[in-house]
Amino acid sequence: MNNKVDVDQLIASQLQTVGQRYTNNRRRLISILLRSSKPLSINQILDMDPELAQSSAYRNLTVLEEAGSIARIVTSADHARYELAEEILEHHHHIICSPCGEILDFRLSDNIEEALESSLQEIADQLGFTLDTHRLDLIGTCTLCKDNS
Amino acid sequence: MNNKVDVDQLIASQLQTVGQRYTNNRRRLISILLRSSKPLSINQILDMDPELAQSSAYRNLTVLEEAGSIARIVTSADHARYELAEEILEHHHHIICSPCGEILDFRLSDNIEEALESSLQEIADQLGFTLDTHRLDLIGTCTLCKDNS
DNA sequence: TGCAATAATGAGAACCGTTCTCATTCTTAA
DNA sequence: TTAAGAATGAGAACGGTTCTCATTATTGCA
Repeated sequence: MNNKVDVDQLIASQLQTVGQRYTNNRRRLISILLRSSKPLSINQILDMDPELAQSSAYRNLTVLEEAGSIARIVTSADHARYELAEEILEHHHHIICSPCGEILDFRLSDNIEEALESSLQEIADQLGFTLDTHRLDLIGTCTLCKDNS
Repeated sequence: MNNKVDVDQLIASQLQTVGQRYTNNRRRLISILLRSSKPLSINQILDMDPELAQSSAYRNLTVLEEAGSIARIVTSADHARYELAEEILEHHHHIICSPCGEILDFRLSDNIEEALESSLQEIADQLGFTLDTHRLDLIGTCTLCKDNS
């Protein structure tokens, strides 16, 4: 799923399913997210492609999120961040630097992830919830911010 | 730590540490959170005590958060939610209904929690992060929202 | 107790990330 | 080629939260 052609095809079909086109602007957003190894804020996205209009970027990020192609990550930082959906990036978690808002991805070992997931499913069943997904975030301070304090 | 007197003493000292007073308005906020079994939005808090002014409530929730007495939970729902800090409630996680934004607390079994934590510490070390805490959220749909759809 | 000095309060204004509006441009399908 | 519908982008509007500032309450000190 790290082949650009496959990703494009998947996103095209995801968009089609919700009655949306895979337009040039949406391709540019996907291309930026594909090139990044971490979730990006709207400003980081606009900096990487100054031709993008802010309002269109927001609208298209919302469309892509509704199509299930990207995920919006909301933290207490001022801006939301966006990354490709787990269907593309594979299931993973986030480590968040609270001083600067920077987010990195990480994965748990398979056995921990599996033990966790079956435990979570059990809990959701008990509470009568239908589970869509889970998210696990580490909150701390990155090396850079530690040095600057 | 579910004894109201102990909680009050802890919070008084937490506030004192950051140079803040345990005023009447702050006591009222804590009292509301103590009476709730789940995180509350600002509107739920104001509904439970209509004497509270919105601007003061926001300010005092921020003060209490800075003192480490309460935690603010930010999700993609429109309002943030607040609950007593883990020092008071004990470590726990959240199950979030994405249609309605409602949040319930839950706890993992000790052995899963411990395995998870040591795994997370290892990851943070590898990435050069100093870890403050972690959060684990289940995202899904509660019984009520399921029935109404 | 009385009296500054300082902190907290609350009504409303301001802020700012995000969403909406609408006139224009682009795509699509026949 | 053209008409209908979708996407675009500049700027206005929205709304949750934070800030301002005049007023009120509290504290420390004589």
